[in-house]
Amino acid sequence: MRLVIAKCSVDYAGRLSAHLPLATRLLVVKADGSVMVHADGGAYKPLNWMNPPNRIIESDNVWTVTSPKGEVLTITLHEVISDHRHDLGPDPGLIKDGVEAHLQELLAADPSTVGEPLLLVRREYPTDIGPVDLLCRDADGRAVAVEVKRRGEIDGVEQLARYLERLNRDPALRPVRGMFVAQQIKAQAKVLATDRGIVCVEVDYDELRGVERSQLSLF
Amino acid sequence: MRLVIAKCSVDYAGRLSAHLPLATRLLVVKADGSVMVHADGGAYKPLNWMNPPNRIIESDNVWTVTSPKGEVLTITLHEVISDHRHDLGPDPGLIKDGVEAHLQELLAADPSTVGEPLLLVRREYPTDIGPVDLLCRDADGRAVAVEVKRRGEIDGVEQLARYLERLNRDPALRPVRGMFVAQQIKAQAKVLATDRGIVCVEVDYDELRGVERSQLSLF
DNA sequence: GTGTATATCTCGGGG
DNA sequence: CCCCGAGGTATACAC
Repeated sequence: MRLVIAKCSVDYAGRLSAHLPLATRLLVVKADGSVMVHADGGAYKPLNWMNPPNRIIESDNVWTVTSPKGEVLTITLHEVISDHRHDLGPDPGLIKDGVEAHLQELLAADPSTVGEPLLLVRREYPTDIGPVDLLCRDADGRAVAVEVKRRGEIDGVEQLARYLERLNRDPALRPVRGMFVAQQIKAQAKVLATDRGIVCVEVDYDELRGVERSQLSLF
Repeated sequence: MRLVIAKCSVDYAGRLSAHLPLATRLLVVKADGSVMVHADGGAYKPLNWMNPPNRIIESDNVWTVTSPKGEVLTITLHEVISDHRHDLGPDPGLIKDGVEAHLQELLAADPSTVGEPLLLVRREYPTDIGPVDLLCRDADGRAVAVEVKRRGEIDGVEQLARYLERLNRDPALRPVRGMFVAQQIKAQAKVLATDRGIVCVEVDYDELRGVERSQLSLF
């Protein structure tokens, strides 16, 4: 990664045309050829940029960055204040622990929030094709497999159906009901779920979180 | 602007939760309080970031960045390789040319460039579900709703169709024709538009601008 | 503020 | 390669 602080003007011609008048800015050149031009404000979006891959030609205080798609970024350097290079090495990447996981936690803490009395048997209940989000027992003691999604779509229903097929092979569990829980469930997913005897439940995440909070505040 | 190269791990908690394992990265703190965490690749989007305004607390190799909305970014520094500050001063900002607004301006100035004589009634003609880019009258005095896009895709056709449905409820306008204008219109969009009786027109922005210039040069 | 539309959207997945 | 959908989308602008 190369970091340059420089007084420069910039021109971009590609998906549109854009011009940056002379000013002091941060130029970043990444290992993969990405180029960014940042001002000292305005959130994370650069003023100008070029996505990789690029060819970068540096000559006579002018950088010419061209992409295979025909985009051209021209940076004219009027004064270089700082110019440093660093070898950062590879990045392990981002681990997102999104709303689905949190939703699963909240439901595990109180499965009955789906609208009927349920008792949690186990979270991430294992099958040989993967873990079911929640395995519960209903008021009659029958097993209920719960699949939790942030957005309920067809593949989520398919996933739950696969688990149900497996779980129903276990005499100790059979018959197992399926319940598909999400903040929003798409119409097609509802149709498919209903067709397979799976109950759909839409839950409000914020409301659920609110309920948890108010329950906590009782103690 | 502060530029730090550091071996660090990062946690974000806010609209979702995210974690970055230990690695060497670029940290940028802008004058307005923006914070970015960049790897040495992957275009302009940071691995993590915080939009301004923020409160930044630095203590004991841990940066805690909090926003008024309750988001928290925690950067744990394990080794600081470089730490520099620069005063960039204000930025004059980007001058763009070729976005939809410009295309709309050019067409508003001379609607007949779409290929048939049109008279502009109003730009951004309001409906209760949003504004139509251009409302015109044709040679026969009939209303024509024009939707302008840089790239014509299906959702643009849908948008115009929604407007047309609304506009056709107005006895003073009915019947309203639809015209979909873009620099490039995708095949599927053309099919959908034709199916709905919407005329597609592809215009060359540079040519349009050239025409405008040549017309100006007559005076 | 809410809502709507745009963006050099970016980013990832599937065909 | 394109098409499609989601995003911590962000951003601008009208009502």
